[in-house]
Amino acid sequence: MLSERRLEVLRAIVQDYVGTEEPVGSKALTERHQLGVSPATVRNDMAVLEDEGFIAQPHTSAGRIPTDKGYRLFVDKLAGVKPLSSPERRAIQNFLDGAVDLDDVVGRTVRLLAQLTRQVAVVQYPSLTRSTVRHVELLSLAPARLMLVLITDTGRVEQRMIDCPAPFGEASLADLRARLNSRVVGRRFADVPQLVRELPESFDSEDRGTVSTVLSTLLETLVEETEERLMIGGTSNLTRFGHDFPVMIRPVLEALEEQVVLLKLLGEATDSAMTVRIGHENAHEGLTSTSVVAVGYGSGDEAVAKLGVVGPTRMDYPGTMGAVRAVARYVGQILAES
Amino acid sequence: MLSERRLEVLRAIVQDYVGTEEPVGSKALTERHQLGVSPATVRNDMAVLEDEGFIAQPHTSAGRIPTDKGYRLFVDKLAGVKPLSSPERRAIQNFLDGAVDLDDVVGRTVRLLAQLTRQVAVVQYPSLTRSTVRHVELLSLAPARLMLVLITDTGRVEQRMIDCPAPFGEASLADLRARLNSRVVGRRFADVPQLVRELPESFDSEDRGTVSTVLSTLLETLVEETEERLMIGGTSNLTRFGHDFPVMIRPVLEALEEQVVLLKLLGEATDSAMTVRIGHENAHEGLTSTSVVAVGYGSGDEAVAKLGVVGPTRMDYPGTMGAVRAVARYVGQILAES
DNA sequence: ACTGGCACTCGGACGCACCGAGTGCCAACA
DNA sequence: TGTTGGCACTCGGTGCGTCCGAGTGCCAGT
Repeated sequence: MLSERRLEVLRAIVQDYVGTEEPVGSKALTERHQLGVSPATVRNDMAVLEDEGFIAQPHTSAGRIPTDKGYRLFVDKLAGVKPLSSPERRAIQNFLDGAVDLDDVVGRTVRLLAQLTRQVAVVQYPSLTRSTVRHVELLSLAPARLMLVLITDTGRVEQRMIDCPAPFGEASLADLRARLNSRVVGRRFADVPQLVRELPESFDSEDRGTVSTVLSTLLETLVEETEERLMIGGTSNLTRFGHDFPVMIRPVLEALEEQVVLLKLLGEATDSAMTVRIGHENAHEGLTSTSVVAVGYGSGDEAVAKLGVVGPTRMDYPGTMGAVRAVARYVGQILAES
Repeated sequence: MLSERRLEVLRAIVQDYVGTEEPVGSKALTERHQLGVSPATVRNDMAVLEDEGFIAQPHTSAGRIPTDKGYRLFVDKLAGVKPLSSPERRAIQNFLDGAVDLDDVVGRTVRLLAQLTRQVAVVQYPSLTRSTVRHVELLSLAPARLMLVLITDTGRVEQRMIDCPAPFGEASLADLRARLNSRVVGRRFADVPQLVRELPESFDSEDRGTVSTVLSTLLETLVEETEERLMIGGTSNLTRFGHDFPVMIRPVLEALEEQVVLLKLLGEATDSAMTVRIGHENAHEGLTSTSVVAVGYGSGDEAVAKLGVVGPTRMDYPGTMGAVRAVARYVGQILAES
């Protein structure tokens, strides 16, 4: 039931407010946009928009600012995704291409995203369970000491020390390594538990204990929620927030330091499409005045992890979404190549 | 030459200022410390301390605050290192003991240190070049694709993808792996370059190119300055700084995001003893109103990396130094055990 | 349905006076 | 010589009253 023009007014308010960070009034609006109507008309429209809950007045005699609901409408109906300029695209590619290993890829991605959006960037490492096994290595470091190394197709490498219940011969080790790999290489980590279930039974009783220990360590490593890692960056961009600092950024910094919170935040994003969570849509209360733009990325069609940015609700949604989408694509490519 | 009592006055000023965050006057000083003299006398002493540059007045009619020089004297002569309480010690041990791999150790250490000192914590990963080789693994992922995995005695694991100039047989691979390990295991990474120099010459000409490629990748991984990694945490503690926020923490957050800056900062610390850099003693200009307390840690007697905290010059030096030292010791133990 | 006009609101900026913590100096004292 | 109490002075912070103007809601007119 909002007329076309009213939507136009809302769009104008969002754009102006994002630009100036100040409440926008009817007069300023008509001056800066070609709405074809007078300030009085705009005032009427604003009154309606306010009734509907899309905008609000911080003070009786001030201009309007968008509410979370207003931003939501803006993102859903009024804004596109702004594609990056081609120099930007080239810069991304150059920057990511130099990466030498997965840590490097993730680190560069975080910095890139933070710089591009001028906001806080969050990048999740490719999930183990959603990746496929490239190789499982077992190294003997001491007679009863093994190191387990898992390598995914996305380049992620996890290692665990294992203390064996009994010494484990070099022959048994080679045997276990070979059998393990023949079963799991190329499979998804999520399927590994089933694939190795009866493996211990085929070993001599003296080795069985060690094999079980190895396998249980392997399975522990794959527990979802635990195996997730992430990297954040660009926190200094928080200082651009508002002038009412401390109270604003303290909870955000605190939330960002809790991996659990961040993982949940990213987890809420749908796998495929880009997800935008605005203000109070975020469950965590430290983040009620921030928005999260996140999207999955992967080496193939399936997402192996997510990345995104956290910024004030008053952000440039089209631009941010464009940057996030573009970076996710390039990272996917890089991973596929490695 | 400052008399004993003047030093006592300085100590009192530092302690009070650190506690209250407010300039301290002569009256308040005599009330809160048993100096045995009247405010008037303290005023005279303060005038001298100010002449000597140890304290300063923010405004003509305000109390005094310590200068960097004042803190320096305090740290060098007046303050000890406050040992942790035994519950604290136990908490540290419990917290660190659950770590499952090196990333986990470093991550927990950062959180621990941040929580203990209520400041920003920085922990460097054990340097490759200063560690010894536990194992070098070469995996064949595709006919002309290898993965190189380096494992240190501190638990650090680095991996690199290698595209070979020519296919590399399984036999040659096993050969190279064996020869490589027999030369370098147990040696310091810093010595590896010499130890592998003439290795390619002992291979068939068809494999020589690949071997060289592997070795040069290995050496690249060991380049100092590049191989250093670190983790930071506790940035939300910055919000406790002062009330003149934005201007204060912006440059600090920016500095913290530049690994180079941080590495240089830690690098300036002496290896063995604890180093305290106060305010302008830090070269980086974003950090001129912060202090850095850092110390080396290692699995043996030798430091393999450094850790420390960054906080306002107005910090609790004895407590901070105590926490940093204690954490460094425990981390060293943990690494030695793994 | 839109527009111009008008009275009203209220937050922010400005000016001013006051208060009090803190200082420096000095004369007196041990 | 070092310490002390007394005293005049400084100056940042706070509270208060005023003023200004952007912005609003409403209404009558087109």
